[in-house]
Amino acid sequence: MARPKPEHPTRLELQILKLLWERSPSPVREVRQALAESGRDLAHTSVITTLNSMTRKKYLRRFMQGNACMFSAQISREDVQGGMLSDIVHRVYDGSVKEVVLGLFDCGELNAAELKELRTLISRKVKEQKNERE
Amino acid sequence: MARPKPEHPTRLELQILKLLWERSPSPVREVRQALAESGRDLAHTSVITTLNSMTRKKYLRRFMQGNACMFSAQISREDVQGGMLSDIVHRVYDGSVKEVVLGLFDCGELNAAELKELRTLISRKVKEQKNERE
DNA sequence: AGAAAAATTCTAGTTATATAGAAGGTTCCT
DNA sequence: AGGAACCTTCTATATAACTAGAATTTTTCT
Repeated sequence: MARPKPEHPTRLELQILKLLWERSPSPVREVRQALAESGRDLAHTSVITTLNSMTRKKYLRRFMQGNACMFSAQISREDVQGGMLSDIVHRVYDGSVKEVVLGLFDCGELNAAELKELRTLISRKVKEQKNERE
Repeated sequence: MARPKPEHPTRLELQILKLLWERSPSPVREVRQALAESGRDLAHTSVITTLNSMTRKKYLRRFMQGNACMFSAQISREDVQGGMLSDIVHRVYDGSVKEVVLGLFDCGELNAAELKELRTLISRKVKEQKNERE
C-alpha cells in the first residue's frame, strides 16, 4: 500500500485557505500575489495546479468568470482548525486535553492578562456545563 | 524545488516513537509486534526500513546486539509534543493561544472535573508569573 | 550436518506534495 | 492585422511517505 490520503490541508493549502477565508472568491492572480507578499513566490501555473487540486479535494469551489477561474473556500476555518487540533490532541497527546493545555503554558507565550482571560473563559464554561445539566 | 523537509515525525514515525518512549531499546521484532497489536500489521522489512529512516533523521539511535539491530528513541516525548503543538498554534491559529484553548473546549471532551482542574492549573500559573515578576 | 527460523540490506513500486515549462486560447490596444 | 498580456490545460520532475519482495546472512533446533 502507498501513503494514505491525508485528512488535513498541507502547509501550502492552509496558506491558501487562509487567504480565501479573508476574501472569497478570488482569481488566481490575486491568490498568487498574496502568497508572494507573504514570502511564497510561486509561478502562476504552480498556483493554478494547487488550486485545482484543492478543488478536487473539496477544499475549494471553482467557477469561471469570463475566461478566468474564480476560487472560494468551501471548508470553514473552524472545521479546519478544529480538525487539525483534534488530530493533535488524539494522535500526539493521546486525547489528554489537560496535557495539551499544560503544553500551551510551556509555549511561554501567555502573558498575565491572557492567563486571566483564560481563567474567566474556563469559569464561564464551568457554569455553562452546570446549566446544561439542569 | 521539490517538497521541503518535514520538521515533525509522520504518523507512522510517531506511532513508533510512542512505543520506544515506553521501552527503549527494542529490537525490530518487538516494534513490529507492538505495531501489529495496535492495528498496524506491517511486513518485517517495512518496519526495518522505517526504523532506519528514522535513525537517519536522528529520531532514533541504533546499535547492533548480536546479529540484530536495537533501536532507542533519541528525541524526547516533550520535544516532539511541544514542537507539533507549537506548529499548530502558529501555523493554524496564527499564534493565538487563547483561540487554541477555545478550540479545545469545542472538542467537547472536557468534563466538569477536568474543567475545574484546568482552572486550578491556570490559577497556579497566574501566581507563578506574579512571583517571577518580584 | 542440514533445515528451519530470524535478521538485514538492497531494490522497487505507488501515491502525494511542490513546483514549473510548453502549448494554446481570448481580449484588447495601436 | 499583429502582438502583448493574461489565462488555462497538459505534462513533467524531484522528493518524501509508505510498503514490501528478493537476496543474503546468521542462529538455532533436531
